[in-house]
Amino acid sequence: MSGMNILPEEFFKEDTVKVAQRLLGKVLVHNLPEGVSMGKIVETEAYLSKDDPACHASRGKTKRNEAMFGPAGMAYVYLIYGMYYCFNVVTREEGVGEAVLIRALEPLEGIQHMHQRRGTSKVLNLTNGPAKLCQAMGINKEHNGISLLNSNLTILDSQEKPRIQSSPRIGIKTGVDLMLRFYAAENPYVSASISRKTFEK
DNA sequence: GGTGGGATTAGCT
DNA sequence: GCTAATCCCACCA
Repeated sequence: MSGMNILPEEFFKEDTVKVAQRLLGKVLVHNLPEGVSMGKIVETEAYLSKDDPACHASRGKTKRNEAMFGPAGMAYVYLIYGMYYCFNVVTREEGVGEAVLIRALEPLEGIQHMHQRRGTSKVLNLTNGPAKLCQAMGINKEHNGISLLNSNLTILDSQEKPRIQSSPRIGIKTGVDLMLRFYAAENPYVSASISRKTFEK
């Protein structure tokens, strides 16, 4: 059946903005002992190596951001605010230091497990934020630096082509003028805080 | 419906 | 010491 293939390295090696846009509609899959969890990617942000002070890689390689300089298709997972994780996919050539932050998913499978891991009864609140989706999908620091090309955490291809909208990125203090956030139009699972009010009014 | 503050930790400066 | 690509809850309207 078409559309069930794992995205290959070449997909992630491209221009980071293009990858961020093309990831919308693709399916993040985590195979766990208790069962598989899957969600359709509906919101992303691009982080660039040049002229982007908001990018973790902008001040060179450190222990924290090391995975961001890895090969295309590597996972970059970091701890934020001392208690949450955010999940990125590394893009371009090894050593460049660019990535796409996955900001929201539409839950597809393993929803009962997501409820358990999140501790919420509302489906809309399972994966509509970068730290929420990590908790729902069971993604944590152990996934930092692993390959999404051949592990139990992968991204599947899909023929879906959602209508794409863009905005500034969320939660950053620098680089706010750049339109590097992308999301599927009219999808209820895009992260709550901004989307409609500020930019679609 | 909207807002303001607290939680909590590793790594940078 | 201070901050961070966030989330949640209490409180006000």
